[in-house]
Amino acid sequence: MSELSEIFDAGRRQKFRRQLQSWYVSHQRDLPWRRQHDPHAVWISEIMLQQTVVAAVIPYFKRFMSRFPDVETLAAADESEVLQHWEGLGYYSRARNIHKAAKRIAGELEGRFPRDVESLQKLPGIGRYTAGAICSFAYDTRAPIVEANTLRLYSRLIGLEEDPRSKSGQNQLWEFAELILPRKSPGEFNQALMDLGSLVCTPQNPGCEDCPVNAGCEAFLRQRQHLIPVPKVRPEITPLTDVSIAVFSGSHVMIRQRTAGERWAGLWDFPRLTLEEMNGSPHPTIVRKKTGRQKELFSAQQSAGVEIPEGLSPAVISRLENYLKEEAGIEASMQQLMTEIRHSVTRYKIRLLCFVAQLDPRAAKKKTTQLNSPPGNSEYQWVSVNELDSYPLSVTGRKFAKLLAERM
DNA sequence: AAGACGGGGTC
DNA sequence: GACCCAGTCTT
Repeated sequence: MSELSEIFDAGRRQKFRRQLQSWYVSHQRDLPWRRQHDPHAVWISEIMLQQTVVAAVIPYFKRFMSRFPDVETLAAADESEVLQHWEGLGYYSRARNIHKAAKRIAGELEGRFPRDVESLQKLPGIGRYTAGAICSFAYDTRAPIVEANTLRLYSRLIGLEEDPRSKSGQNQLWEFAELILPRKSPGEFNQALMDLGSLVCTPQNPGCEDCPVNAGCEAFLRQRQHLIPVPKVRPEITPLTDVSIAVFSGSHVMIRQRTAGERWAGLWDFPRLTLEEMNGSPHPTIVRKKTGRQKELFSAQQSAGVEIPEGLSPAVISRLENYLKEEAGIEASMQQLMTEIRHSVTRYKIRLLCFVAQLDPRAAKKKTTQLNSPPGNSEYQWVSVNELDSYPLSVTGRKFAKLLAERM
């Protein structure tokens, strides 16, 4: 453990800091919110940046900050509105955590934003990195950080051959992160480290020749920069076929709010189910006995120019109608396949079949009374297609909703 | 179309 | 320590 401080002795650390500083003055990037010393702004931006790149985050950050300029405003808002401002960024538990944490700061902590790493880490959604980022960027305290860019940079600097995500690897990286941090302007120094990591010490083909600190880099000295750090093992991708159904009753469509514990908790969605988990096995047997209404369904699909997916048999159609009956308690007829959306998330490759169905006329009469019932009365709600704009939906839900709006 | 990539939570 | 989270960008 103490070897690190011997290899990177005081002299080597000083030299490293000088080299990094002189590089940084000419390569500084403009991330204004990190220099404003506003913990709220630093916090929100750091959480947003966990999921995507700076350019994609900026419009979201601006919108979020103008609506929720401080913790009190955020804490006072409805979760649904917070989710709305997060729509499209994905990984919505982060938005829910931000809201929970804001409520705790405004409530239990009486509006006092925590100022140290330990207290910050007690808040939901704030781990060691985010706590360190808030402390060093907003308060300019000497808090170390390790995230994707610095993980790669530090691993190479110390020549870490073992998995940087393991317990032992993490310990060494955090130890180094603290060791290298100067007393003076640690926030700016952390920023410089992250920038060096993302601009020079890149995952593929790192710019070692132009690196300001290559003389002090163990990986470069041993020409091991292409082997360090060892890549993360990615889980196997599971192909899925999902179905999403827009059930219409006149001009209204049925949606429900996803409940806590479900994925997309708090967001709204059309009835949705997983049709099959393929796991490399072939599609189920194709049954094409076309009779009565089902025959019409197939011809409607063909005239709409959408290819009938394999496995979409009359049996599947019945299964979807049964699903609507059991889950939503409605009698509806599948009408047409509107589109197929392909998307990949986490460890799934999903093919989402988007169907339009029609509430049965007889059932529709019975349902009319419920159309105007206040939200919360039932799990499902009927809304006009235009009203969908004011409900937070997942990315795929929004794509489907947009298509429905165009078709109207 | 395939591959790369994130930080935190949970069990 | 393993697994999950239900997205986007680059190649």
